[in-house]
Amino acid sequence: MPVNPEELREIPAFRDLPVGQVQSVAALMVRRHFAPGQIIFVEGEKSGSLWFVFEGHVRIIKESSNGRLQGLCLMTRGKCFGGCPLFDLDNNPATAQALDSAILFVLPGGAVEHLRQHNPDLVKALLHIYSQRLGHLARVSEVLGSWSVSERINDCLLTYARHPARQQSVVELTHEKLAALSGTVREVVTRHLNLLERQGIIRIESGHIVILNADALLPPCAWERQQSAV
Amino acid sequence: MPVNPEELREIPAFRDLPVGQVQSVAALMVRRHFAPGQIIFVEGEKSGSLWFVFEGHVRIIKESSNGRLQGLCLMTRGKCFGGCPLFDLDNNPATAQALDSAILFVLPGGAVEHLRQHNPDLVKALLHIYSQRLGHLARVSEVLGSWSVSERINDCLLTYARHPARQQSVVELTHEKLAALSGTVREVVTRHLNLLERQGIIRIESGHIVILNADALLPPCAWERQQSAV
DNA sequence: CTGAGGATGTGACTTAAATCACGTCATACG
DNA sequence: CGTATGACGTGATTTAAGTCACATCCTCAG
Repeated sequence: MPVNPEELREIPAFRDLPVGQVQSVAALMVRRHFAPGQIIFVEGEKSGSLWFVFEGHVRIIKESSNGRLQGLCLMTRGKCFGGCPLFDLDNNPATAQALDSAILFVLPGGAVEHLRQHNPDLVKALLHIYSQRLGHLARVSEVLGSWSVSERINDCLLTYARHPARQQSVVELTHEKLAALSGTVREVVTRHLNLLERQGIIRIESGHIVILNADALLPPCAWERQQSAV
Repeated sequence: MPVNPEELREIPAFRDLPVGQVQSVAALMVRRHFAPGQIIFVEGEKSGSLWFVFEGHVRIIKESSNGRLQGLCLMTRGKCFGGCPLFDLDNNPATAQALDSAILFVLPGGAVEHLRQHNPDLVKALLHIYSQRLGHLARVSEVLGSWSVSERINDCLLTYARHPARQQSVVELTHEKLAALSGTVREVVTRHLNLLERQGIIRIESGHIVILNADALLPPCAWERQQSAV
């Protein structure tokens, strides 16, 4: 299933590229659909393709020996993931899973290598993407290393909030998923959310959480938001 | 102070490059010395230079609001760090500090940009370095997210061991520094090391730790070693 | 309407690990 | 020599957060 160049332009990495180049990239890509819960690639695989989210949500996770899994990142429309094994890295360092019905554009590993040699602009885009990921993962490392669980949950709420109307943020994740993303367990999330509600910082409604006072969720240090990983 | 092309070839990233290219890169580099404890760059700075360790040790750390600092990585001879802000990332995501008297080769940000456009082979080397870092940071995220403190200390012992003679591994770090690298506090390191000694897994001597049974330190899941970050 | 299954609430308990508050032991240095 | 000074050892205490065990509620298919 081919990828339409007009659609491809909706991905930020390709927005500023000349039309001709976008077309040549689109010709190398494949459109793929994933069902909710479906695994896109698993940690340890060698697949070096680059994936772009056109519709839906994809989460990047690592699961460890003890069975617990740690969410690294949630990818939304326009984000890019994968591609780590492209340049001699042995294999994918994490697993990617579709959270809902998702449409992804795939740029196969071979095509990336081809573009690398023939298209310097794209290389810059690629380096940009990798740099962003490094920043994000460095941040994750800090968050995991020295923030408390409550701070991590707050951070997740802010990071994964959607903004349907102005002045209105809602989070549409189950407690279970929030727990996975913030590296804790469901019960702790439940308790902390209830605490936040009693403090008037959020409102819990059926199936979603409304953020009333985003500033109160901010960690001690102010942070520039950034998004992207693995 | 210029960099000698012969010396530059000792850095793995440049080992496989044609002599001519190594020379042109060496011409763009600067040799710099750092004293023990000296800061090379701090988190938040915009400097986009690439740093290569020629001699000595450099640690990459993040320090967070509560004052605790989390070591991400220890860079040894031949490793490369820095360069994150090169491609539109706002600033360095972590701090770099020389641990001992160190000699580094610097490739200024402008030179990297110049090489990117004129030298596709170097771009591949760059992407390789970035990929490695992504893998490493993803691993750090897992370690911090779902390993116990004892496992993290064990991991540090293995990661930062030196091998002066065959069949002999020693770690020359104070408990304090081990604590920083494994994201805990000194007392916990002390207790855990004593426990390991009682189990005959290590021997503690004045100023260093001898690893007697490396296998016993391995975490539940076997791991390929890799080294590099930010 | 009704039962099943998922998502959520909550109390009681356990535990890893941080914190506090010391004491000890080197080595360094006037 | 004595005495600083930093590195190390260790008990007692506290606390955050994970675990267990249920109760409750919502929603949706049949």
